Amino acid sequence: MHNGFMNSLQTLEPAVDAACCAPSDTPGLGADEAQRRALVFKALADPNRLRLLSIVKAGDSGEACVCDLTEPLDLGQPTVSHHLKILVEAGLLHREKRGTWAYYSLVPGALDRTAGLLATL
Amino acid sequence: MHNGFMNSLQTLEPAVDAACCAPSDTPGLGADEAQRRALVFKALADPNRLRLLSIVKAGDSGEACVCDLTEPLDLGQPTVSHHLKILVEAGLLHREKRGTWAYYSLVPGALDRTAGLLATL
DNA sequence: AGAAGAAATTGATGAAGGTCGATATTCAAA
DNA sequence: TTTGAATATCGACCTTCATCAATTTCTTCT
Repeated sequence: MHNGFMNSLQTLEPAVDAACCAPSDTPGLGADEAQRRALVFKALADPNRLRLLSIVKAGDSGEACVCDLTEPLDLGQPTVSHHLKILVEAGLLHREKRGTWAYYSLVPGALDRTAGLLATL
Repeated sequence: MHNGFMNSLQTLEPAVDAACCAPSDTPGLGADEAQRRALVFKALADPNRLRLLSIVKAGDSGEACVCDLTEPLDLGQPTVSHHLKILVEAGLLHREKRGTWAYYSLVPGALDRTAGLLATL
């Protein structure tokens, strides 16, 4: 089971250079590339997820566990886990389980690469 | 009628500096700022809207009318108009009506400012 | 004024998304 | 092995959203 479309940011070739083979007569982004990029922006299109990224980034150690994130957002634990999963699948967060706790940290360069997606539209 | 929350990108002060008055004890982005930024990313969270931006940007004159955008996306005219409206309200596109046609163009610097929203999380 | 064309709006419909409660899983300690 | 704690998954509910067909608005041409 499970549709496998994780790590949306991993595939980071020039991408817009897909025009090398003229896959379609459409100018600009192809439908496939557009959908891949939209996945990343979809992950950013929620206030609570933006706050999650912000808190993780602001943390002293660069990481935070779910228990640290549940309270400041005033959300239930399942909801926070759900949001974190989306951010991980988008390639923005990294998850590392140590003992009973799960520590989330920013994927190095992920935000910069996402910003790059806008420059190469 | 009509809820008035347009031009999400117009309000571009330091923003994260809203922490000057300690509105809450929450670290990172405040709930209000997060929601404002999420509006912009919501506008980018659709493949067809990304393609619209791309086509407008790639255009020789830097602008495109609805009739030019309907065909390459394989969408109906009302749907394209709907997407364009969302992009305008997000502060990414500018609309100028000349005669019967409506010409859309990128708001100068809007994409760069959006990229900046990621850097200042 | 009337007709034609381009774009926006409206209303409806089906899909996707956010949230929660309950439950399952996983690991550590006793 | 059993207990407890932290996190993930599941199922359901409600909202938001993308899309289309039909209509309206606005402008230009005759």
